[in-house]
Amino acid sequence: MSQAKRSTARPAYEKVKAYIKTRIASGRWKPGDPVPSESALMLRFGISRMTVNRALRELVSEGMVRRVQGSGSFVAELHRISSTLTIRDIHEEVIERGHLHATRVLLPEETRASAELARTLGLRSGGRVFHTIMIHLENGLPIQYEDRYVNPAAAPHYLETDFSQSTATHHLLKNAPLTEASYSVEACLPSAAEARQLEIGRNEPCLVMMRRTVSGANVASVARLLYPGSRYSFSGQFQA
Amino acid sequence: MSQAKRSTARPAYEKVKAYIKTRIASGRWKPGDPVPSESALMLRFGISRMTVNRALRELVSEGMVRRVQGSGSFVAELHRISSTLTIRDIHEEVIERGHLHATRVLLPEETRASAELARTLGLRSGGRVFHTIMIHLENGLPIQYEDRYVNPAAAPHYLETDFSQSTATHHLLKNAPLTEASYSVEACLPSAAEARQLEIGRNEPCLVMMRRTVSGANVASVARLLYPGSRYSFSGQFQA
DNA sequence: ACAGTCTAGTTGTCTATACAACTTACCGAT
DNA sequence: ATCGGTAAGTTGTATAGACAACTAGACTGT
Repeated sequence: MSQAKRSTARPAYEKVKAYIKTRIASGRWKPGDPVPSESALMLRFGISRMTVNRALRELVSEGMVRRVQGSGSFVAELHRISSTLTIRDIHEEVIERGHLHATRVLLPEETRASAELARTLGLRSGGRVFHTIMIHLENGLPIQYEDRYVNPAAAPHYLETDFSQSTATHHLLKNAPLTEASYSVEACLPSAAEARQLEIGRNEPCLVMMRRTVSGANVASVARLLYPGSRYSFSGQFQA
Repeated sequence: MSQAKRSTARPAYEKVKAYIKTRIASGRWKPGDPVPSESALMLRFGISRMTVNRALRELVSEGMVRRVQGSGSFVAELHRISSTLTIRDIHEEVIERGHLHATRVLLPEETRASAELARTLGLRSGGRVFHTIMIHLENGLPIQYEDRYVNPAAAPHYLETDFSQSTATHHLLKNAPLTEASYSVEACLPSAAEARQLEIGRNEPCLVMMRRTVSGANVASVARLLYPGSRYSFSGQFQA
């Protein structure tokens, strides 16, 4: 009975979504084609308009359908490949793989912002700024070189953190809730110091991610994250 | 009047969303804190429960709020930095920068799938498979080495495409609507042949993206995209 | 032939209500 | 003290109806 229930217990709006999705995925309804109107789907499924409306609204937010008030609903033209690159706390990521995470703290300091840094952090030139450098290890092997500047206005107690217990990302997410972030990923070769700390050759290519996070009115942090190409890769997936 | 209207015409569910969002963004409500219940918000805004419900459901899909049936709504713990890495047609990307895009086609061929390739494409070993290799140039400078295998079941006319006019991605998006995709990005050094085609040194690090796309029941295509680190980077942003 | 008007159809929003499913805390019986 | 039931509060889903905003085509008068 619980099984029978589970199969019929699928909400009505999910059934409508599935109906439309399969027809788009199979190519039977091509991009630009009209999707049945809300009233048509009402009749076909014998459900109320609000339920059909919810199904269609969710399909819009998933990028499968485009709607035009007064005109109709249509299969979205460019099934854009927009995959979400989820940037997570490296500690959790390592733990989730069932591995051991450790941090080697090279530098916690309070310093003065250079002109360029002040600009990207939204401070006045020469203002106080927190600076940390640490190495993250997975099962004893270095996988990330983290060089980070933090805005004291966004996280006044940043330097009091015990970074061997809690990561910088964790402290920031907890104390400076995220409102905006931007990043870029490139490939580069490590400097001599970076190669030594990551225990790799100077010829080994690395991924470098530059990340800037905003919390409320303040730029919270600017980080440069260096990953040895042989030990780390970003991956993600997209599900329609 | 149109202006006055526009300011008051903001839908009620948007007002509720804004109310909650600003309190989360400002840090007044911290991760884990409870969000007012639907009935509380009903009273506060003088609107019906369904409208409040819509606001909260949308906040969940945006990752700002977590809801537990029977218990309540809470500010999402890990304001996960899930930025969408939109993978676009490289032709459009170059054009949008106002630059010139050209393609150098090295190889269109029909071949037989190796055991491993057959496995990832979901074919039988030794089955027919399309294979193309091309170089994409931005203002005459190579920026991508594209090595792609395509499942004939998903795009039977793939090889008939004039790749100097239309990119592989474009043909596939048009003819094999996307239902699923996964990718990974790493750093590596180019092979001798790849370095020669990309007109870079063998010591120059590259970004390499492996991408696998699924259309309906078929794996449509597997691609290996190589970018010179000095000429290309992925970037994206996240907006709450 | 053209311009304006009307109308049917569509989506966007909102309401008041209802029941189901679940969680939590309290209370009483053992 | 522990167990179990109960009740209040919460979210999840669904309904029937309503009005507003907009579109596209048909129609009408010039």
